[in-house]
Amino acid sequence: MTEPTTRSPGAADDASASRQHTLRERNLRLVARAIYDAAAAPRSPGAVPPSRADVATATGLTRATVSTLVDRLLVARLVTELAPVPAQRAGRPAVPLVPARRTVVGVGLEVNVDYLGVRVLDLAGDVVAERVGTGSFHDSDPAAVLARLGALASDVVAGVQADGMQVAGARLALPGLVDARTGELEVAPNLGWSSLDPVPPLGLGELPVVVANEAKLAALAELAGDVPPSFLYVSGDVGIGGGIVVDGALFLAERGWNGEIGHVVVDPAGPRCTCGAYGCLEQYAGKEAILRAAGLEADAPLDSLVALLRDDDGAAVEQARAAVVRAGQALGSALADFVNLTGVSTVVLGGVYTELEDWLRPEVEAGLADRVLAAPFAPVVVRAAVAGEHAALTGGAREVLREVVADPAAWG
Amino acid sequence: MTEPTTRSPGAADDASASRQHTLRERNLRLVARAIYDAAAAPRSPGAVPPSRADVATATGLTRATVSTLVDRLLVARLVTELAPVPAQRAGRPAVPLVPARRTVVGVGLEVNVDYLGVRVLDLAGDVVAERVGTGSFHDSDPAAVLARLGALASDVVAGVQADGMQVAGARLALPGLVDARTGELEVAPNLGWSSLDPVPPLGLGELPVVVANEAKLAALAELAGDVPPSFLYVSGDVGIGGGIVVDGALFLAERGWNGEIGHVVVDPAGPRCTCGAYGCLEQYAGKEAILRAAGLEADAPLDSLVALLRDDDGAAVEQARAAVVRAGQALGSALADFVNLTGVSTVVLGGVYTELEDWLRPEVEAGLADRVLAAPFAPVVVRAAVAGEHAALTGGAREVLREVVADPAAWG
DNA sequence: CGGCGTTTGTTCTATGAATGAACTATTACC
DNA sequence: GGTAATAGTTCATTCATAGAACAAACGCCG
Repeated sequence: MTEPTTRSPGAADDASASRQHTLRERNLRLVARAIYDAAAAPRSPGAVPPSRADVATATGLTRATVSTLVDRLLVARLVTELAPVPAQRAGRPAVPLVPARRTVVGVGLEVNVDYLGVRVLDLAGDVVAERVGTGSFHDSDPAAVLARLGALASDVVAGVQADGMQVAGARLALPGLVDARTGELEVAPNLGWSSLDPVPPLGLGELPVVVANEAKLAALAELAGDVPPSFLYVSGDVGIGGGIVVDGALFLAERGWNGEIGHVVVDPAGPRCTCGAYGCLEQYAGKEAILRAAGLEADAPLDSLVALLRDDDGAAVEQARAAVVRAGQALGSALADFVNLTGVSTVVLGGVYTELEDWLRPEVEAGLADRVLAAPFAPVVVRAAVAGEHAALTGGAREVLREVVADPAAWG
Repeated sequence: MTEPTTRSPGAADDASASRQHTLRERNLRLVARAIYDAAAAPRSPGAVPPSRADVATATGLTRATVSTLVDRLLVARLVTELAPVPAQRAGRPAVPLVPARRTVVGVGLEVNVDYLGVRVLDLAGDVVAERVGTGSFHDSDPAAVLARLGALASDVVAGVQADGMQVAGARLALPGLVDARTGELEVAPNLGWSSLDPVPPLGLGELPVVVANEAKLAALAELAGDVPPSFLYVSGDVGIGGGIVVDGALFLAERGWNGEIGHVVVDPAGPRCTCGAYGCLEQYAGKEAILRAAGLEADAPLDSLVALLRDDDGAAVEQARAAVVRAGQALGSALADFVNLTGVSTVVLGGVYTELEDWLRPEVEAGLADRVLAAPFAPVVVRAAVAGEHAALTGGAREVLREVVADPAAWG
């Protein structure tokens, strides 16, 4: 098992001897990144993917070197040449280089409280295959649930392999405390799971599976959109998870047990939390807490709350709105602590908060403006997540592929 | 101005083309690190500094390569050969390699509320020169104060240069919000300074000076001791600052405005803070808040509080102890948020907290055990700082030298 | 006390990856 | 169709490392 989920901050200044082939590896990475970054960048209408010559000027390498490196990426099936476009100017037309499609793929897996699923992405970011099953996995049997997910996954994997794609690896997202170094699950309260290695029960054989926290993989899914390189991701559900992304990578100090914003103190005189303490954020802004405060059942669908909020009038509407406002205030207070402590000034609202954004955001922004010390110099930006449903599946698959592209030498 | 204060997480996977000389630089760094790490490691009695051969086996390079690299470090005066010790076994005796003394030095500068100072360290970590002046710089004139510090510094610098040492650079520590990218001071409430570049008024000419937050440099000073590679540093004074150290380097996302634990919410029903919000930690565990709650004047010396706490009996003693207990509880609550959000499981108590450790620690540990979610799996360790007085001076000077050793090619 | 094995450090040739200049390929423009 | 321009390739050169052979300085032991 390699570096799980992301590079740790100190990992890049790697402590091993550099030889000739280290140069190769590093420049190969540089070239791959140049091609992939260009593909990910918001494309202006007339923009065309970079050629070998473009990559050379962008990286500072010579065209000769870039040519040999690109050749390696081509045989590794990480990059594809497009048909030369007849340029509008003199000279031999350039060969555009783009991430390869349907060649190498990454797999995202997830077990959450009310569903499990598999999603396969290719290097271009396209969804190649997907299967999601519903269920109620509260206090479930890990072996049975993981076996079910494994069966789904091996089915999907067999399919894409039959189409000639190579599967680079998989990430399994779980809603709990996952050790970022060992990949062991310490505890997942809402699943009722604890102290287990979830990989063997999947029965996926050779396929390398790395386990990670659901909110953190969901945070990575945002990188596909137009986010700044550093942001805080908050995933609202029954519990409230978080992920810290710094310069495009997850921040995972020690064992990666960070972003636990659900248990930040909002009011020490507040209600008792499942964790034993009093006045945790979860008691104000957790999904069940909001639904109850809105006068709904704790397991009511979120849509029913949204419908209420959208209604024009009535006592029930008032109560629902007040509940969300209260949640927004609590969230603003806790997020202010988060921003003050991490210094990251963009907040992305994920999970149920995405749909509640319209009602939450004013309160959250007010709380941040009041309490974030650096706000006068670097205003905090709050925005809704864009990754869509089951973001952790996308984030996991993306992360597998990011690692491949970050070290093409190890792959090719 | 180079990378200020520390490498940013993404900096090491540097995005420039690798050539032959890149290999040199990287291996040079590797060799330097091997020699310095061995010198910093807790030396068992019989241990002897590493030889070229030792460095070769430690790094994986050949002895031939290590020899040429060590030669460079010798001429750059970063490393010195000791007299060969007659080994107890057969074979040619090894030449021990150690960090050079009194050759290349780093300068730490600081302006704080009641003092300013200069400290010069050499590569072996020895204090080569030091000058500290007292004063009251509350609402002071930046130009005047900085000129005074600059005069002190150029005096000291001239002295060490006259002794043949080369000054690699300086770090200026300030108790305020410093932009880690530009080195501009946004605001230092307790000095009454705002929006200025403090470097020109120093009048230090050629000497490269980088500005940083005081608590963050003080945190780095702890690295000289026996701390784990990652820890949270909390510096208690009138304000409460913090620093996040991950894998031996400061965590500085975006502009480095993190660790502002002084304004974490302890109780929204609490007293109003200078920042405008209610119930910030500073109102419970700030130096002035503690002194007042203990029945002392807000500007009383800390020793008077410690003397009270050490006393046997009496109503004043009770009040003082209660004040510190209350501060410890608030600190425990805020630190629990800090640990839950960053995932770093060691807390170092600096500033006035160092001296109050005996009375604070039980309360802080209780709060952490109660509220830190991962505590059952990774208990939070609380300890007092060891860097001694004016830790930011030491941390700043160390940081200058760390950068030199981290990139010896740029220096030699 | 001098040869022998051992370990350290140096010298020298070979290898491999990037450079830079020359060369080929393919277009637009006149 | 000739010329200029740009893309991509070929090839001799450069340079840092590896690896092997060598020199230096020790302990050991007969």
